[in-house]
Amino acid sequence: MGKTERKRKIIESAARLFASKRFGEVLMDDVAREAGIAKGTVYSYFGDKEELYFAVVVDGISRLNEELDYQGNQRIAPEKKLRGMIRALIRFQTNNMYLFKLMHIEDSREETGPGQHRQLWETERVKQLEAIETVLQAGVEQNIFTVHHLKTEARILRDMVRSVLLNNLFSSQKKMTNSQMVEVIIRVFLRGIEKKD
Amino acid sequence: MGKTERKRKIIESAARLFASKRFGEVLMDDVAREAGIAKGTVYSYFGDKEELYFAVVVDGISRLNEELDYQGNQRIAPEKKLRGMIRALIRFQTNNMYLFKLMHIEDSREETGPGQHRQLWETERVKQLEAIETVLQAGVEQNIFTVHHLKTEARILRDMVRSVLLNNLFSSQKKMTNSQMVEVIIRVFLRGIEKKD
DNA sequence: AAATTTGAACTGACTGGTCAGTTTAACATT
DNA sequence: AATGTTAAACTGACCAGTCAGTTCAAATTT
Repeated sequence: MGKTERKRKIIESAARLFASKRFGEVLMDDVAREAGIAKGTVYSYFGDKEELYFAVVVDGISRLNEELDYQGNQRIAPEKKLRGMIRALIRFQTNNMYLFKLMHIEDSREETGPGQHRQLWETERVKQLEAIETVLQAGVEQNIFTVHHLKTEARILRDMVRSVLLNNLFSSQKKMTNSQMVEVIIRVFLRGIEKKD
Repeated sequence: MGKTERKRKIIESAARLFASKRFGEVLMDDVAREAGIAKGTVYSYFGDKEELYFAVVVDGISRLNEELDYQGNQRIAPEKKLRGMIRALIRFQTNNMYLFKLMHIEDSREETGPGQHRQLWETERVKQLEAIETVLQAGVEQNIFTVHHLKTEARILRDMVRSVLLNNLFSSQKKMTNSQMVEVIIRVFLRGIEKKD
């Protein structure tokens, strides 16, 4: 087994565990067992538990950001691009439920301040929002969107995806398909709920 | 010092601590010191750390829900009611920043399943969304709103408040006032960002 | 009204279990 | 043969929860 391959395995096991239990409840012994290797080996890849934790979080958001950038670089109309990005966000988070939870827990802990590892996480989070901002800005320039607080609206959109996903995941209602979720988000974000005549 | 008074003191100290550190990093000794009492006394009010933790979380959301219900029971037009509720949400969370963080961390952990203490939290969360749903529903009946997935849209609104608050709290932009935040949320939620001619 | 008792609330030093991280000697892979 | 991995044992810091003892105000006795 290659080094990179093994590192992945550790990150994936840790991701699943960290998403389902509190930091303090996840044992390094569990991570090792889950990954099918010895505890000592984990420590030859990651300096300590904290480092592993942030490796997991940053790995997740980085991969998501790649998807987002890909969608953002299509040469299509802003509205279509937006739809593509929303679809990408939903698809990724559906396929990586544990990362999804984990990333948003860390999101709630949001702190400015030089938390060593937290720095990388910050950077990736900013990148993510910039990808969305760029599309919104393009829409404004093409006279299609009206935006008053670019950063605020970008964040609203990103968090709306989380909102709908969580709602769908835990509600007793019958589940929506990914496409339905995309459409709800697009509808509310672009047109709102006010009745037009 | 009365029993109730002291219990409040403990909850408040614990709230501040739990909001700023991970569960495992908050020591019962800290809680006690912060509350100005001995550790043993904490244990005469709360059975264990977990119980204290959920007491904090449930206390927070309950108080918020009271505010929300109050706004929801005004006899005014749905849009005004919505504005009032958003203002209440923002006001409360601004005045209780630590609770704000804490409540949303627990939100990310969302799990169905009989987690003993988590039950109460569930109940309060449902109540909160119902308060919003009721207003939206009223708007639909008065032919003012168009709603396709009541629960989804209610949740979108609730989370939009969180989104804007966090954005405002941590962005390098110049801060928005509470009123400005209310207006952004109302605008996006009711009318969306699509340009009208 | 002084002296004594009671009990509930409180204190904080102590303990026992837990777990991150280390070490080691034998084993495997390259 | 050299570098990486394993399993298992080990260490020591750490902290939730306990409990023997203290405090104190109110109740009871003298």
